[in-house]
Amino acid sequence: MTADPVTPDVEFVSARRAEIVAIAGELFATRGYANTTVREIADAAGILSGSLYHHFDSKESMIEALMRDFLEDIGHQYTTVASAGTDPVTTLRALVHVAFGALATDRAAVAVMLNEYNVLVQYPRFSFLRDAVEATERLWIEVLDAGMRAGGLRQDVPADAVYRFLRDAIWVSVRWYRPDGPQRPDAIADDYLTVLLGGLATRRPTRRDR
Amino acid sequence: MTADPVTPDVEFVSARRAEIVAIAGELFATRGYANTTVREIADAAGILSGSLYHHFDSKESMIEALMRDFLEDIGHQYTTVASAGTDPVTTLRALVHVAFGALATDRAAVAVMLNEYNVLVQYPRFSFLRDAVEATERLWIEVLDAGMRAGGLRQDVPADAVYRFLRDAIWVSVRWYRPDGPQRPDAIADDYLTVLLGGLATRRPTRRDR
DNA sequence: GACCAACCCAAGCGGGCGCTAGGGCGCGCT
DNA sequence: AGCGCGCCCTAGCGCCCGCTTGGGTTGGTC
Repeated sequence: MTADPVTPDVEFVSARRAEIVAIAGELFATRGYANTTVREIADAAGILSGSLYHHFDSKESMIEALMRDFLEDIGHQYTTVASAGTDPVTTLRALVHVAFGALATDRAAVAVMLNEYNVLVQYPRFSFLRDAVEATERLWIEVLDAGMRAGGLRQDVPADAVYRFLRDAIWVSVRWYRPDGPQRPDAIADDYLTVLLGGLATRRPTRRDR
Repeated sequence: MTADPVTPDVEFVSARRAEIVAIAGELFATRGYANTTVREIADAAGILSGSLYHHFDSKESMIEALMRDFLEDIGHQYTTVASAGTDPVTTLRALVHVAFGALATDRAAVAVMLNEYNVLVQYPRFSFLRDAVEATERLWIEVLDAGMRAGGLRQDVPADAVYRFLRDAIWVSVRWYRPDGPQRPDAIADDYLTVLLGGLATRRPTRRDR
């Protein structure tokens, strides 16, 4: 992807291109990136496969555009929440709600990120995925650490282990989340936070667990 | 796959075949099923691609063998644990330990199951994956329900939602689990259970936990 | 009304894919 | 000694993949 000399940062693209990115994203999410052919994408967009290359220079550019847009969007939301100055537990709750909210607004992108990350990140072109993931990790762990220091969160499990636990369970829920299902993302987030913060047991285990 | 008329149930295969299944599984796990070519598998096995077809009739047969072996193995472990007659919370803890234990013994199969399930299950040939998943789901939920009835587990969050949280966070940990890392699977399972059962929040100042 | 840029089509190229056909080699058995 | 069989090789087929090339059509602009 060559940089645009006129608008080097803000990457303006046509509405049609954004449309195709969304269409391709849906296909990538359901049948996987490698299993999706450019002809299938073109079919879904109502054009021929060759015409895709008026908008993109390669199939990789499509998934790259999908990932960049998504990561930029959710990155902004995270930093907004984290810099709100609320107490750590409140901030954590807000972060969880942002993450589950992405299930509704960017379902395809979340699924693709979850399914293809490990493969894509092996190629230099997609190293920006790792950058975004690591930045997110630092942001969450900082909140968790603050919560542990302030006393709102337990301190006997390392913050990075808790973070992985959180992240995994949230993102993987894209596998069973249905936009037309009974539960709104916020309701799922609340259920999740109930178990996460309160614990599954009715009372704290009296015997030592380890 | 044609059934063997002599041993219709117990599917005996050569040691070489099992070896190749393991090799292919490692490749499927790291770079994805669709991104792995039969030539790469053959290379890793030290033979030529055509020679693979002495052992398998297709590339699909390889991943099918990998999945069948794994699901059969862990299915046995689950039913053994569930029918041990222990109290629900103890049974739940044992189930979690079995699942994390699979990270060490069948890392590749777990990763492939996690990454390729959604795509594979769309084809009739791999409907056995759905069967196994649903059977596992019933088994876990039964334990959770028993725990809720007995009073050991909280009842204000539906069992199936709790199960999904559990399952997802456990299996996805294959993404960051490293067999040569500092933590053994049992230690990870204990950390996990601590957060899961006890909750992340500090409730009524825990004087005896410090 | 000439022009341009944005889109799209028609046709197909080169390459890598999964898979096949037929033959060679060595080990264990009788 | 002779044979069968498990295992692998040599050589390559046919298909579908991502992508290219050159040209046609349309709507907005001056």
